[in-house]
Amino acid sequence: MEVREALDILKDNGYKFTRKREMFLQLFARERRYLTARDVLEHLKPTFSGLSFDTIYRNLAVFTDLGILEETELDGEKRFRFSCATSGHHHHMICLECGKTSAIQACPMNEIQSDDFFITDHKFEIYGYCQECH
Amino acid sequence: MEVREALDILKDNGYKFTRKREMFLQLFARERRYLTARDVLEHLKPTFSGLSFDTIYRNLAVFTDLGILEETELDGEKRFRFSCATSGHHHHMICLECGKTSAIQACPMNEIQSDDFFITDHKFEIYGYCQECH
DNA sequence: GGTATTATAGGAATGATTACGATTTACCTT
DNA sequence: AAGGTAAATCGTAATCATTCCTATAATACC
Repeated sequence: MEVREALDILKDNGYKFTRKREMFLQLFARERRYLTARDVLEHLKPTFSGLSFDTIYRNLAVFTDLGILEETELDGEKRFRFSCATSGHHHHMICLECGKTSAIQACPMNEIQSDDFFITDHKFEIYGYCQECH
Repeated sequence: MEVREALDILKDNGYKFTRKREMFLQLFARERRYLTARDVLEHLKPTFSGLSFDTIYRNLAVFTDLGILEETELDGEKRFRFSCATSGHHHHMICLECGKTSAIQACPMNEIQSDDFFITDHKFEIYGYCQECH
């Protein structure tokens, strides 16, 4: 995912262009790792002094709905990252220190079948520390 | 895991026996599914009118530390269930309606290897609805 | 440029969880 | 069985992430 592409998706879906949204996307494009709402606030506070959580959460939700961001929940906090170039279904190895990820193509669901459960979703994540944080 | 066994573990680790702890364990033994702290409160409120969240969370943490309960986090809430008879490493299919589970023996980590991440943990869960809730 | 609609700020409300001081209880010793 | 000590509990306040609300501001379309 690129900033330009994300902005086009926003426009195509009738959302307005704002400098905040552009900066949000540039932040995610630059960082390419999982960030919390607080991370976003702290990165953008210098630029937008009055930035509110409402704005951050609302935009994170919009971006996630549009497939621009991927979301996960870890340690009681939602975390977001720019959708991987790796299009298609995949999973992540996640650094617990910095949020950096490594994509995993293999999906364990390929070998799963169930008679007694109607399956709607699944989660497979590997946690640890990346080379820099280890 | 059985209530008797759990109480022995408590005793062996120097924790005191209380009727609340016994009732907590009986509740989990009876339900055999994932419960939230609120679920526990509501189930035990009739018996212990003044039961506080502090007591619930503290005991859930103790039980989890001792391996009596298994813990997961779903939808922004911690959930706990009696440790499966299925001893050894396993994963779960979880009913999003009632918390009932079905154990999965296969672990996707068997086929994973990583050079650039120091792996400490992983999570694999399948979500859906059980026969009764579907 | 004018107008309708969406976005945002700021702060209040919510929901889960944790922290804390005071009181009660379990368990060990005698 | 009584007493002392440490742990457990209650009741409530604090915390943290997230959502909700209302007035104001900015964007996009005509």
